[in-house]
Amino acid sequence: MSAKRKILVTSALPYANNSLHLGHLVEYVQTDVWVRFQRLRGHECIYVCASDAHGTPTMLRAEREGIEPEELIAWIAGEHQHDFERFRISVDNYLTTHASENEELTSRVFRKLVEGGHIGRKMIRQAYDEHRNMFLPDRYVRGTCPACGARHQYGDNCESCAATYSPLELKDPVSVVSGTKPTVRESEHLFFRLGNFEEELKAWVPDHVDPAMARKLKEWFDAGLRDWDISRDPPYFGFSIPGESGKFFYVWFDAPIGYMASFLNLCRSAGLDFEAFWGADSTVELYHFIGKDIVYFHTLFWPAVLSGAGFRKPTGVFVHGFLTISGEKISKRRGTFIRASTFVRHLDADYLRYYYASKLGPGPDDIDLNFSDLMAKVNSDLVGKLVNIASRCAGFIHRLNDGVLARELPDDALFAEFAAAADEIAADYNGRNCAAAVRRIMALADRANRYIDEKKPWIMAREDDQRDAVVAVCTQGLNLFRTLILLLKPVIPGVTGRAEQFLGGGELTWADVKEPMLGTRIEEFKALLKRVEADSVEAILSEAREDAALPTTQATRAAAGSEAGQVAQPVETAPAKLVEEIDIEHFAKMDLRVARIAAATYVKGADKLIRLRLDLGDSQRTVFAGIRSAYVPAALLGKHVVVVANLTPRKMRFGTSEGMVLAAGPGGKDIFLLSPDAGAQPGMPVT
RNA sequence: GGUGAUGUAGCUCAGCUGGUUAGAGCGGCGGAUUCAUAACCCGCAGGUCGGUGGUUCAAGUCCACCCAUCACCA
Repeated sequence: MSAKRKILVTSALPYANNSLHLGHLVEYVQTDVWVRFQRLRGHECIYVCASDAHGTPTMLRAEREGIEPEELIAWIAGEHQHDFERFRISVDNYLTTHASENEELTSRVFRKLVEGGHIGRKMIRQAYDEHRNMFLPDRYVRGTCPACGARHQYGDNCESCAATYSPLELKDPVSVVSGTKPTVRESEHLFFRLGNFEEELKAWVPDHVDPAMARKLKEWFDAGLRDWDISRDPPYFGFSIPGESGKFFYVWFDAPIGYMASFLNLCRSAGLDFEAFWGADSTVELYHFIGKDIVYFHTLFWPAVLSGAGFRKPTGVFVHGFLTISGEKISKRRGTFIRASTFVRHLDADYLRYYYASKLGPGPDDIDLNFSDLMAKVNSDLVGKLVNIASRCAGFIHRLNDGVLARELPDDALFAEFAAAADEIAADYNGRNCAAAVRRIMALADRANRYIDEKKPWIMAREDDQRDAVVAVCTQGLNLFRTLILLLKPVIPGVTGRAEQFLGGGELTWADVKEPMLGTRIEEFKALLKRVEADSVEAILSEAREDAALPTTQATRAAAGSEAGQVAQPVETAPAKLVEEIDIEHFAKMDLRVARIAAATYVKGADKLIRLRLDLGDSQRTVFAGIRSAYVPAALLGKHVVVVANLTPRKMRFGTSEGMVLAAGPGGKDIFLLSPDAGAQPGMPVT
């Protein structure tokens, strides 16, 4: 193992106006696995985080709740911290950016930037809400896109034609806050002269940022680095800018300084040396884990600000992708806005940690969460393979040898094979390729199960003179299990904790991959992890749907975008609209019938369709239904459904569809076929 | 619209600097087994590697264009 490293790690700061959801956890799990791995290897690795408190969204949310912003952020940050604990995210300190340490450091940084000549002033024109007496951030103005005429677009870009513009260019602009038409006002703002750092950044980026991201940054370098507006006018929830009257720091200016502030706060309670970590000549490694949406802030503004203020720059910025659920963006409407707290109320956090880890690579690719996939993966890998090893060996040790392990391993070479693989797995973890690490570990678990299978201790156990051999084989099995548990310790700390208890050898450390456990007593085996039950998953999903039914104000919607939240997992929120009213005659034109599904097959070449053969009593017909994402053919056989029987047949590439079956839901996994209650017969009209 | 990333078996993903019949896990099918939380073990089936064109003795792997998805545009 290499010399002891000194590392400081941060995750992006969750915004303090809303709860954490499963999207946030991708990052915290990724960070925590890496941090726990470094600690397991014996390195000093400190992990800090905080809630991002400032900005217009928190101000407005507090107003809506009828409380002071300080109360709101204390409440939400407390919730965040609680979620961190429940997901076993091992932060050493958690703060909010409204803390005094942050005000102190933000002022210090600002003063240094002023002294260095890195701050300028400029008059700008901005949308203003006369009703609320406030300037409006881009996301708080909506109107008609000047490029394509699409209505209800945000003030910064058009979701319909992707044009970008300023809110002042929108046609028929409306303030999201008051619903009135904004005016335009001028105001003097302070700007950080990013251009002063162009050469320094160009030199810094290639060695500290992923090559793909560096290519992306080229776009900004090519366009020329522009000044960055770091001030805001009141009313604004933030820190006042020293020496200015009625000016506040823009949330994005003080947010990353929150990393330092959280650390400073820790220094004061733990007696650490702040300058040793943040001073210009610090040799400590500093890494930021962030999402791909906030790359610019962390690879341009942030290192420039640090440098200008006389601090060290990050050693690396690690970028991950977003979470999709069943291939779709997280969406309140689809019921996939799943709070961290909802998940953990029904399922062990380790399930999600393992699932994410099994999919996380070092790059900025999005990862997909699919609950049936999660269930299959966790049940098969963790319960069926990993825990199974201990479960199938422990009984023999207790029955035949009073719970005491053999004095030596029957197969040292196999144990050494695992130890050798541990080096490669360590490299995977260190390179943030958790998916690769997990793959290797599961291959070892397969190997361990195969070993037991080959030795067949349950057959040997029938002969009295084979008892020692059985104990030896099971001792081997349990030692392989022990190595596996150790290798997974960064990922599933809850399970490994229970396993350590069971093995009775104290806390596992990395050195244990080379040292088998022999001649000691193990505890009685108890289930280390229960299987994921479909009921729990269903409970989570239905709670999320209930959440979605709660009213969402426009302000929250705006904040769900990336105005200020550091972790701005995009959330889709367009509601399902009611269609135009019709009279009874129109409805009566529809011939709805009960049908029995007589046959159901996949359609080759169609990823959405299932071919249904429907029995309508006196006749049969074929219907292609776009329900493949939610149903398997076998589950449909014999089911009664409702079909639109007089729909004009539609020729498709795969044949003609003679009708349509009725289903509810937004699509994807969430398609729910309508069925009549028991008793309805095929062919019955639905009226 | 510009820029970057991604698109490989039903599902989730590996495939490093181009090189024999494209891999794994899950799911499916068949078999074996009963120590184990219906777990484990053996075997089989499944892919024109998003599309089109090109470079090359040889391309999933390089180039061009196109399509789709995600992100960013201070």
